Amino acid sequence: MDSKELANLIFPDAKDVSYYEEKYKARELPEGAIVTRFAPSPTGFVHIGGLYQAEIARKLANQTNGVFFVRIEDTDQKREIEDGANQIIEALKDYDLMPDETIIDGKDIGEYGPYKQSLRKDIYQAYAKSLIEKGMAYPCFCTPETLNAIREDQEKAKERTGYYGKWTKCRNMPIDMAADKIKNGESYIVRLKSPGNPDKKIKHRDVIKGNVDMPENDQDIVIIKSDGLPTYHFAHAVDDHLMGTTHVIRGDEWLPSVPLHLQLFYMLGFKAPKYAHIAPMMKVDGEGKRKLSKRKDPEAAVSYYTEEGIPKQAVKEYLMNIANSNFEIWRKQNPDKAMEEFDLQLNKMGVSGALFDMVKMLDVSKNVISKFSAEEVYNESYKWAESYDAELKEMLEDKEYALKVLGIERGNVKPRKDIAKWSDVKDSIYYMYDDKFAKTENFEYQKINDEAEINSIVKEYFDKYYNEEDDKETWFNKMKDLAEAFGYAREVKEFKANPEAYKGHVGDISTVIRVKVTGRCNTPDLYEILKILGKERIMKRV
RNA sequence: GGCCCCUUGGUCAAGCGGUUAAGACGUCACCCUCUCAAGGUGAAAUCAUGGGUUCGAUUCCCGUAGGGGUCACCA
Repeated sequence: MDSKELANLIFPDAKDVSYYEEKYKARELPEGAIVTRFAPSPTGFVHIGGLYQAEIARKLANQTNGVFFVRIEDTDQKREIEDGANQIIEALKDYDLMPDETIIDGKDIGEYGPYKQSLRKDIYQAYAKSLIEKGMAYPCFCTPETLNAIREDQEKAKERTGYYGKWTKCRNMPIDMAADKIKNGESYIVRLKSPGNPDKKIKHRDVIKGNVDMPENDQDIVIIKSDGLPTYHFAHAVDDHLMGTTHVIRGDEWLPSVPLHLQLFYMLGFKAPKYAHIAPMMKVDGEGKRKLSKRKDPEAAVSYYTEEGIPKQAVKEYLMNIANSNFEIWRKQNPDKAMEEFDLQLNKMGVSGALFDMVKMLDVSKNVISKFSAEEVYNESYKWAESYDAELKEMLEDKEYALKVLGIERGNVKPRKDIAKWSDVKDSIYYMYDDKFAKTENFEYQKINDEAEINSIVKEYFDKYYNEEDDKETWFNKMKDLAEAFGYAREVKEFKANPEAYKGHVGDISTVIRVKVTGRCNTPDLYEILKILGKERIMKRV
């Protein structure tokens, strides 16, 4: 028996690879177009790092008139959860990162599908078969026990662990013996017959990491598992070749397997793509730092930002900032341009992992929200409240009123920047609602604390000074008049210049009114607040 | 442990042989201001370490230390 017959024995039904080479034609794209992809496992968890990669991939494809596709990597069926794939697509859609090609509800969109690896079994097997025919791959009958035994021997001998060279048991098995075992129904997997020499180095130029020299791969890694599905490595080579990927953008935990992947591409006769290995986002952990962890860090989940009410634009801008720190400078110079106009460059990305900075994320978010109109703030916070805060939702039901409240100091040249996330909204507006205000306890006055003084200031103000019709200037002049009448300076400056002459200044007086009416000593513009509340409601509060 | 990568203020970072070592977040101070959020001005704060190379090293080379990643029939 020869290797061709062995291949036929193992994969009797597999087509010749020429079938697939013919079926999936090279893409016709403009010069320089980047074809890239996001290739998640359908585990039902979308990691912020995944969103980061997808954002970068989507942007690069956009910038070059290329293609961005999503391929579901479900070759490990133990980890798959139901509907996991759709959840990922949903998340991408939420963030305006829809792929040009993918699979949705089991339906392929695009010409290079299926976009789900478990549906491509026949393709992988065809290529595995071709490798076996050429003597570049072989069946391996080693059990987990013998693999463990090999490992122990290697550790004892202080040698590299793995299935390679002299440690292999099945690599040089006579073809007839292998065929007999298969015919006897022994279980097996398919391994690559690696031609690599670890004493030689391969040169790899990573788009992000730069030049990296690594020893050649000599591990006879498994390419087809006992369930007939490929391992990641093999699927990666086959899929990214057939799907015409030009740039593989992935986490840098893959960097060590580049020699293997290059070898695979070479052995299969494929042109290797360019690789861009992205540094992970880190988090402080005790003394050191580590990757943001799905298990330990709530902020690792994309859903966290939705729950907190951080707008998607903010999350994307923060991420873009980590990707290219000059984005920040660009944003400052182009405050009103869409992110899409920024030119992202892979080679400007940092090579080592950055600490994820939630404080900075919120600062970005605060600025993003400050550019929203009252209408947008209303819509977004209402949408958020529908899912996460019934009380806020109820408050916002009266849209006309809510728009007035949310519109305070908004839309002008120096907009208010006190909301970083939708979950902040309730706390910043509750006192504009009578039933919420009624529950306010602990009115904290600042400088003026004497109850009699407070009461007479309030009474005097609303009896003799306050007039709903006043414009802002008149209104404030009256506040000054009131201050003067009680022995407080009309201007803060006057007071500071001559503190002995006054009990305080106009700010102290207005604070009394502010606290009395809102229950808080810090609020946005008092004039606007009074105007929105209206005299009738104000009088009920004082 | 082997292999690979990394190391500029508290954080993100610019820098690419000669700079007062940008900028942003955070912190602090002051200014503005009816309070707050902003905004303005300013301050403190960084080249891990030891050797080279060089007239000159944050920048180039080597060592050390520290950090990270990876070594599956998981991706």
